Amino acid sequence: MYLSLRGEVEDALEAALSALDLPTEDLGIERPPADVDAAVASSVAFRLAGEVGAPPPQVAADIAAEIDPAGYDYFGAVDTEGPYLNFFPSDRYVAETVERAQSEEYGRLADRDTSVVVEHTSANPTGPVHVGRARNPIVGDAIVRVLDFAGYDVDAHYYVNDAGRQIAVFTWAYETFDESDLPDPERDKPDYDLVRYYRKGNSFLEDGDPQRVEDAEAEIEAIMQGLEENDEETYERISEVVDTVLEGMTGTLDRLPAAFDEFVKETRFMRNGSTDDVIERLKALDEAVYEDDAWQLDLPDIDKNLVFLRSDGTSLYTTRDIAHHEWKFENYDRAVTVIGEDHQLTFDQLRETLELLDHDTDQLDQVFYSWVNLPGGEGMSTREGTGIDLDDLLDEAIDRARAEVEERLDDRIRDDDLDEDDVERIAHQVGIGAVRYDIVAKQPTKMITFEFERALDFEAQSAPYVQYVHARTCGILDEAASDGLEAAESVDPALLDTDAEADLLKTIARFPAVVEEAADELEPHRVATYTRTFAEQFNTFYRECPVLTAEDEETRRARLALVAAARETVGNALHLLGVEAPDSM
RNA sequence: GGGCACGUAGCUCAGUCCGGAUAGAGCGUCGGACUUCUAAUCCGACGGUCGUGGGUUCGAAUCCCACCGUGCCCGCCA
Repeated sequence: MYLSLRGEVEDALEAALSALDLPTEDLGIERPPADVDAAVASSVAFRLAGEVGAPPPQVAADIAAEIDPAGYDYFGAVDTEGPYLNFFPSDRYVAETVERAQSEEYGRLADRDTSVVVEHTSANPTGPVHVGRARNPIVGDAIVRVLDFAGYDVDAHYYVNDAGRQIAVFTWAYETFDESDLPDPERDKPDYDLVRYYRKGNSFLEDGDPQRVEDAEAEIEAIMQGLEENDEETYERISEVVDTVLEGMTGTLDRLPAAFDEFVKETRFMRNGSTDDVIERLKALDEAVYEDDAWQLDLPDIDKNLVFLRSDGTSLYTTRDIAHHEWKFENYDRAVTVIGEDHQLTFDQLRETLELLDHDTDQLDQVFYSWVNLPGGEGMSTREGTGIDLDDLLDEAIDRARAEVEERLDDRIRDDDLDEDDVERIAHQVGIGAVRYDIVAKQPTKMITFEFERALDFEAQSAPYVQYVHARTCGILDEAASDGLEAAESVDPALLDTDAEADLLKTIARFPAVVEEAADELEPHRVATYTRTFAEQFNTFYRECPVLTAEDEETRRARLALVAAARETVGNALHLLGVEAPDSM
């Protein structure tokens, strides 16, 4: 709706400028400030003032006089305020917004007939997911949801690094050490169980008996070679470790939830010969050099050479990732990767190499996020066992949310008799929602220092703040239903003409445009920003416009329709963020 | 040293891509509002050299240049 309105305004403005013989390449279309009623504005008069030889307000007035709102569906009127042109929607725009927004699918954009693979998380299967890694599944899952809602055909992939040296180390450690030498696992979960071997192995390699370390290195090397030669027995050995740890990790990710359509293993591209094929093609490139017994690529725009074949004849992570990406390009129209900023250089190398192999890398996008640190600047490491496990954070979040619900139980006005299941449901929705929202609401490139208190603040600008709005809409609609009051099917805009109603309506109408922008820019945090504005608008409406006790039935039914529209809008917006929308709380 | 990212109120962040209306929120502090469709709410006050300095422009938090600070990377690891 908003998108249609904006399109109509652009057409009308362009027509007016043409009629006045003025240039139309920059229409200066913008969103007016919150205290201006207009839905769309233009600052084009500034730009044309010099050309016309008149002050901007005069130019604006002349342009406005030339615009004819007749013949447009959603654009209803134009006005000026100083140098600015302000465009107002038609009654039909208002009526259709309320009508359409009551649909469960409100905000979903038309099918684009374009397939996208979103690769996210892809954490090495070496141990429990910690908070430092949590940004990836939370942002990644939101991107998947946003792209899907924006009309793309989306698959979510977790790329499993099951061929690297760390897996060889892990496999050796798992087969070497005895459980009796290990500390008790922190949780009864396979990832917590096995990570003990990994940590033990790494510390042994660091400061164990030199002779035994040398033997271990030989064993690790043998595992690497076995993988490179596609030795079936070696593959089974590492798979036991990888699959077991991964099962534990996905158990944690499911709690968010972050769902994947496919777990794509790195070894797949070794076993099917595509990595060898990539190596042969890379060797044939003009940029290929053989230095220090290893094959490398001297990339034109990157200082650092990319080694793609070790001197011992084994491939590297990036080599396999090239084969992986060629596979993505064969199967999807676009590929998006959510990846830590520490992989920036590698990703640039990957992109350039794919270009050298004649791929169109415009179809490849990446979203970088910066690391989450602990207060004091300490990083989180699976190998060293530092950091906060995501399971612990989620448990803590749910516990705090439960305590909060129980505390509020006593002074509840609403007598809807929350039972124990409700308390548990709300604790989960609010607790996990707060964690997700805290992370997804921020631009991924910003650094985050993780603090429990801040992440689990249930006050304003948090998930519960927005969730509460959804619960309120549900409360009103339930109440209305039990009173036998139904939302109006079509709404006379004159019934919704207070500032609070108009602002809420304007915000509801904008939702599809927010979805589009978030999808285009791969920035789900825009949806979070939107939900905050939305919640503020709704709360103002809630305070100023009684629905069930409105003066006449017509107004009651019109406002009820607005509430129904608000519920779908905020419900869908929360869904895009992967935050649950409680019916009561 | 080089590359990338970040720097907006005491704190946490929107706004930056695509320059325009007095730079917006929340937390904290202070003061108010529950006989009302849910107070996880709302209203008000206080609080800002938009890192610094130049430049472009009618107009710069936004674009360009330099510098400062912080993080990440610069491995035949992933």
